[in-house]
Amino acid sequence: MPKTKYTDIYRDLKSRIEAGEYEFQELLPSENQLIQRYDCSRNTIRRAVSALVTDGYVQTMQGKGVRNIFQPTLQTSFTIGGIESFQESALRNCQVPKTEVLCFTEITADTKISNRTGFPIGSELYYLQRLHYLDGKALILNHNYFLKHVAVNLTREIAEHSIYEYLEQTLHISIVTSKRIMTVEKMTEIDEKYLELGDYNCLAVVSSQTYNSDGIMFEYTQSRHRPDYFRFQDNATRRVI
Amino acid sequence: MPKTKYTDIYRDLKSRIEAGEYEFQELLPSENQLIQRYDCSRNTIRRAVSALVTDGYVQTMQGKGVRNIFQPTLQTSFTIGGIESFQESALRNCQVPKTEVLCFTEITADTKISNRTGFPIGSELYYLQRLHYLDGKALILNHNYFLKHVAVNLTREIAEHSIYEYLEQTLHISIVTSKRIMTVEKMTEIDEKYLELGDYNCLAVVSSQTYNSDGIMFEYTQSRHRPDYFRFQDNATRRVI
DNA sequence: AGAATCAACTTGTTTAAACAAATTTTCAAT
DNA sequence: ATTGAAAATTTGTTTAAACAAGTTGATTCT
Repeated sequence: MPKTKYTDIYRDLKSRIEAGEYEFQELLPSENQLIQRYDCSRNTIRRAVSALVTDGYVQTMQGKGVRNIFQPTLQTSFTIGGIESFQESALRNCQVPKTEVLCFTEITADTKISNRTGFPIGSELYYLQRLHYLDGKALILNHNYFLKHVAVNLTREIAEHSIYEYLEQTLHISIVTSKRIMTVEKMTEIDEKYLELGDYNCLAVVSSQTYNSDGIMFEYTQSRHRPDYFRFQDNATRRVI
Repeated sequence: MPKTKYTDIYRDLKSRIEAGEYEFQELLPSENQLIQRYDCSRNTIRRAVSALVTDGYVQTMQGKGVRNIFQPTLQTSFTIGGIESFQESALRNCQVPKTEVLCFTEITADTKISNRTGFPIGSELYYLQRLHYLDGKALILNHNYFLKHVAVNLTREIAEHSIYEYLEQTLHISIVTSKRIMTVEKMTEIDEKYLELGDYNCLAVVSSQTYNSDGIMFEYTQSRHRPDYFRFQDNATRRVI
């Protein structure tokens, strides 16, 4: 779905970098050269390049040019930044995913749940527990809370496959923003029961609130990761405060 | 240092949001209104707003407007995304920082170090171990590797205070990009010795490669965090791949 | 009353142009 | 050969304008 010009250019440049067309530390063609190559305005080029900057692929230097700082060995990991479903990231890494639904219920948010999730008291919710396998190993235990009036008619069968696919392709909900917090927590009995933790006594926990395109938070999820398989990549840039 | 117009606008809008000028879920003034308020072009407004989007403060909706999704309780944490020194984040959260230098040496990268850090074999490096205290508690054990010919004349005294302040204000090195990987690792003897881990047997580990404005990776750092005080915030947006 | 249409908003994309700021190259003078 | 100034080239900021696309509200028609 190449809808916009700058996305096309972004993708083309990205794949060229990944293919090794430019050496590590080599400068990319200048903006003027790229304008000619892609037959577009300078703004469009700059927009594509700035997306590569936030990906950590390149670095711009005023007066000098745009330097390739992509290193293939580092970039291949389970998670790279953005919002991605378990299915998507598994497939991207050519792994075999499986999901087991441990629990599927409907609840109403009380004070305790409201404090934990951020949903208002009295919200009607789906609550699920799901176990995610990769190549046969149980890696992630998920606690999902969905607003019932947004994720309408969610079923156990859908939850076994891909909830995100259902939300996006059937309900046409577009997911936009997700606020995440990563912490390390002691294991619980339920963690111990389902995840093979070996002699680790804690897990990597990612709590996230997800918003749809109406600006409504419709999902709260706590993902509890087996620590030896957890890996989160990030690209930070020095920004003005 | 308000150098650019869009930074000024960004900061002003941000502080207005933080001050509660707009209700949660309320729409901000439209672009046209903001153009009049700040006497600038539409592009400049859009640039400021898009910075707020990446901060997770607002969400834009085509045809509708820009919605405030800032929640004060969530935003106050030890780390929010960007590149920040220990000193900076401590001060931002009004805490009393202290740094103890456990080890300060000069080394040459062999195969093992090169593989771990990403520096070429033979690189001349400063290697330090530092213990960071907050309000009297030892929270972070840092292993720092700096390229000697970039972080010239680094001393134990500087390392006790703030290396980043030295790099930026004395050497005028501007830090631009940092590639980070977060994992959970078993504790080592040295972790156990310096950090009060209680009955946790693992830590949150953040490994980072930092680049200067010449595109040279000049720092590799492994930060080992006491798990009960580790917290990493992030804002993900669904982006085109 | 209900439906359809249109107008008036909103944000999203793209182009063009001008100037600023930093770096590199060129070239002339010493 | 070295220095130094000027020119050319690079990215960074800002403005202006036009059109696209989505939403809302009013108006009109049935």
